[in-house]
Amino acid sequence: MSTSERLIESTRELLWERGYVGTSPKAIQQLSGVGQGSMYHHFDGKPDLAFAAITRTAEEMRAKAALELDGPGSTIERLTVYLHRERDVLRGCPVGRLTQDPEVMADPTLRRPVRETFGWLRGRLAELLAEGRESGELDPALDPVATASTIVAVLQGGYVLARAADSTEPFTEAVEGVLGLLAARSRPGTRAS
Amino acid sequence: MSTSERLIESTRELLWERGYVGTSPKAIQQLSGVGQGSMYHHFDGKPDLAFAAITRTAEEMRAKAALELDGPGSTIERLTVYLHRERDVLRGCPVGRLTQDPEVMADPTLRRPVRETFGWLRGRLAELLAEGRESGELDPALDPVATASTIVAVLQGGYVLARAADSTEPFTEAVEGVLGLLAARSRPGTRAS
DNA sequence: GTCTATAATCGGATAGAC
DNA sequence: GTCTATCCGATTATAGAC
Repeated sequence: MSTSERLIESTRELLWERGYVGTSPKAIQQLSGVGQGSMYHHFDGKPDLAFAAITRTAEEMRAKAALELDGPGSTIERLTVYLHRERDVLRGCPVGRLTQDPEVMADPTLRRPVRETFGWLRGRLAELLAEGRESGELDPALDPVATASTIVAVLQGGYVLARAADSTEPFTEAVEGVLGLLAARSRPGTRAS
Repeated sequence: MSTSERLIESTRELLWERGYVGTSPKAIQQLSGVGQGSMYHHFDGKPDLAFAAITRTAEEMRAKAALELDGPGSTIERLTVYLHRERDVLRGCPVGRLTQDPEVMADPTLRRPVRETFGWLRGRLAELLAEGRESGELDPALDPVATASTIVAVLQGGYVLARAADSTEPFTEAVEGVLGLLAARSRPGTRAS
């Protein structure tokens, strides 16, 4: 792996674990094994490096979700695949955690990938739910846009509860809970071709 | 307000806005108008002061929720009152945000109020949902424990989405979405005496 | 490209005078 | 109780040699 790669990957790890405010250039150098001078040769400084790391993390998150939500099966089946994906629950969401970082939120450049990722995700889920409603799989009274935000919120909030409890249990409960509520508004016989 | 009070209140503000890692003793002194020596006279240091602040914030959150969830009305009505309470959405949850702070999570003393608050809240909501099921208001197939975690997660995740979007809209959507899903599993005619 | 030296400021406190 | 002085390490770099 190149020096630049090692720096970005180490920064991603540290941002996930400690956030932007809690991550120092020195820590990045130590984790990556890259020296001071070398780091400042490849990147302008902490914000520049963080931008590279955040962008990559956001793209990865989006790509994974897209794969599952574009996959085969009915709306409920795809949602179930998405919600049941194995996650590093106790570490939380590497993108969602950045919303708690005042310096990330204050910098439009660092903030943009965060905003765009959740904007895209809510939109994509709303589309999927709307399709399910059209096809007759879901109750016509269900609001696709609101429900999409609910689903993303359940995941993001599930991480919070899991970290608070130091247990994956509340995350799992929250996911099963929303799937249970959705199931009651679907006609199981309906399947996407 | 006493010196001690001013220190605690300033710490609460800063913890809410910047988290534990992002809050320095100097910032607390400046916001509270209390001098260095004075601060260290009243509190042992940053962790001690943070403990006082976190404890108070957690108790306040719990007291507010208890009031609404113990209030009058059916299960759905109480949930609606709770979920529709006016909140400082863009600032996020002052307790939930602490789960993202590695130093708070690493210290059992600082962590306990966070863990207990969400533990209590999930339990209280599960009780309320179970009552609604007993009384016939809610579908007998609804899982009170899982649904309770879902509801808390929607709030916590709603904050995340609102901060990401820099708009209260996704929070409102997420709340309306889960209320819509719950409504479909309730018999509106049923009312608590 | 990478290394070491240097530096101004902040973080988180302790000591002792008033 | 409050104030000022002092301290040591961390933060976030820059400069210049190799």
